[in-house]
Amino acid sequence: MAKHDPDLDQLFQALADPTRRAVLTRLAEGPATVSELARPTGLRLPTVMRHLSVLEGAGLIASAKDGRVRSCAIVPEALAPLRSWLDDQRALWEARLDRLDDYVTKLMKEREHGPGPKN
Amino acid sequence: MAKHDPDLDQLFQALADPTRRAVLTRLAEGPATVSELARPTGLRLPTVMRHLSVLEGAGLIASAKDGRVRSCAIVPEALAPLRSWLDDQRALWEARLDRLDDYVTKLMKEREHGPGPKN
DNA sequence: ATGATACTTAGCGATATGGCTAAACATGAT
DNA sequence: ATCATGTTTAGCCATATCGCTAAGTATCAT
Repeated sequence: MAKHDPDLDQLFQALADPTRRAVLTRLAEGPATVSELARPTGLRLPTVMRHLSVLEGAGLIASAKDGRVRSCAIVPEALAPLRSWLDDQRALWEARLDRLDDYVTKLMKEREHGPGPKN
Repeated sequence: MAKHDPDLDQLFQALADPTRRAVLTRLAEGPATVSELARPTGLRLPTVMRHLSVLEGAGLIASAKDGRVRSCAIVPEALAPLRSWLDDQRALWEARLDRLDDYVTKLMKEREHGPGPKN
């Protein structure tokens, strides 16, 4: 079980950080250098470098060095696996939606009566 | 900058783990108890418990205790924020690609006449 | 060749994550 | 009451993550 899908792992992991999502959004406007990406974050360069290499490791961005400047750009097709995972899940979830709906409703009702566990 | 969106943070973070994704996929088939969810993972109960509370914290599942058994179910609308983030990004990324396309086209045309810009 | 610029690497500290065991509850069955 | 069952809590260990500073490398400008 637990088919390890390192691709999805890395994608989700990379996107779990707000700084990294902000970088992606910034890069959607066009390529930028490391410093340009760092400035609006308020973080130090090495820290941003780390974020960038996580993004690059996940395949979300590509970068190349020109002289002493590295410029980074989005890899547009990188979100595809994520999108198809989402689509797959939605398909599965919706297949059971009717039953789940009833069930959740029942859960909520139960929760209103019995005080759940002491949490 | 970096508007922290804890909602997305938690969602992406929760989905970054293969065990947790497997649990979700399992739950798409219908509700299950903690033990039932634990069995196929090969992990110990407390470990699975932790995964479940991460999923519940992210709003991806709901659970309620009936007697000594806790059953868990998917929360179907939970993926919505993720889906809309993805859609937003895709829109931005595609807009960028269009502009890039135009830009390249423009470069080509200019090049036919005079020497292009310095880079 | 000197210095400024733009990254890059190395390494530290605090906290988070993901696994475990052992022990505690809580409920259902006898 | 006792015991089995199903979950939960507490706490440990190893590793990963995210921030930093300090020092290194490479390139460009003078």
